[in-house]
Amino acid sequence: MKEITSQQQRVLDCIQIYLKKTGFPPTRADICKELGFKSPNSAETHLRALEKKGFISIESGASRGISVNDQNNSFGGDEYPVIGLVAAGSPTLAEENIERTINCPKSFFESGFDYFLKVRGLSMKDAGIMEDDLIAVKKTTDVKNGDIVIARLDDEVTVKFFNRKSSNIVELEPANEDFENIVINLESEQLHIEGKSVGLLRRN
Amino acid sequence: MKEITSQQQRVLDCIQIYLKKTGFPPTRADICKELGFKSPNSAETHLRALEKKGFISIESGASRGISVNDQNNSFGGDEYPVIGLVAAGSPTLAEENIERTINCPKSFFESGFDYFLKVRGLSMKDAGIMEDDLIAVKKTTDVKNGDIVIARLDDEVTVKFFNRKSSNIVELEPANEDFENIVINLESEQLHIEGKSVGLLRRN
DNA sequence: TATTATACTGTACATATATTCAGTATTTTT
DNA sequence: AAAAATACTGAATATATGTACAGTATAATA
Repeated sequence: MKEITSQQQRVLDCIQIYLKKTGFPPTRADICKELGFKSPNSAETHLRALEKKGFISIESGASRGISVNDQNNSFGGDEYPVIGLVAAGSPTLAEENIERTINCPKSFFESGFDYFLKVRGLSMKDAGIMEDDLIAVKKTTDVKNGDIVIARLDDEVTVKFFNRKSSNIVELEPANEDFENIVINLESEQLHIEGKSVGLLRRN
Repeated sequence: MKEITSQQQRVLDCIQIYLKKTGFPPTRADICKELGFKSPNSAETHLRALEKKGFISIESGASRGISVNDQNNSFGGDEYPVIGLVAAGSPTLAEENIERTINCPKSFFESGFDYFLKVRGLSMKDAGIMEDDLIAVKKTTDVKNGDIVIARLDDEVTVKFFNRKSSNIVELEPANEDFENIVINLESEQLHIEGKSVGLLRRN
């Protein structure tokens, strides 16, 4: 994605505001009216520049055929998969693991996220994570101590606090006194970090 | 809102699917193509019927000037206010109580909702409700035993389990052993139910 | 220094599109 | 039984709209 100029940003903003207000994209003339241009070609050239840079798509010949590309669209929503905590096997995005999808704005959780994980059990209840809660998971291996991580040990997937004790020792800590810490020696055991929690969704 | 016919529903679905796919509304011809009509007037009459019944709005003269009205738009999002638990006074939608808004699909929580309430304190921690969590609140006085309600006692607003003991006695029960039940005798005390929790949102 | 990108005005035109009119037929409501 | 709503086909048309062409000017890039 190339850099956007300030005028092109104004045009992109104009499109999104118009969309939000009316429900459909503006014409070249509409953009001119909003931004004070006197020639429809002013809008046209900006639109073509925005298209070239990947910010929008233009359906040739179609009136109002402008669509804001997803990664730049802070408004519209997307379908996110809900994945069950499958005891054996990783929580992959394979179709058989997807229970359903949820329509949710891309920017809903601060750092973005990739899928929802449906929680089983109460091992994190003192962290306010209850059975059937949906954790918003961002796929990453970049986790810090204190992060709530989705970890895979052999074929077991679990949600726990992450705590690196030393270069070789990692503890996975539950938030429930009925459960024990899981201590992993990375030299003898495999630990795979699937991602970390960036939020939570519960529906009563 | 009058009743929609099955054909009109097909047209409405067609509009929403087209919108989701392309980012802009269909023309009359597009609808004909999708649904197999042979005359643009078929689409036109359905659109006018949908407009008359309040399901869509049509901008006269504008090409693709169709917008799906909010209450029927299961896709697009809306701005929902986030309200702090103001110790004195009710959690109204008055501007001074709105911390910010969150863009969220209307159908995000099953029974719909009216605003987000930002939680203070840990009195409901065993129900998985932590400090700074956002409770999705539906404004209603129709609550059942076991519901998590937003209640006002004098000028104090609180989130608790609702439990009607008898026709005159209501208990508001915390989910934290460090807190006491609140017993209210409706004959001598005023209890105002602001609404009930229909979901929860947490952002790490 | 030449070239490309940005940022416009202004005119023109083919076509994409909404919209009206004329019909036909079935179902629902009054 | 009459009127209104639904559900279409088919043709015609005014206009809304994308888009090309002709210019001008400045800034950024190679």
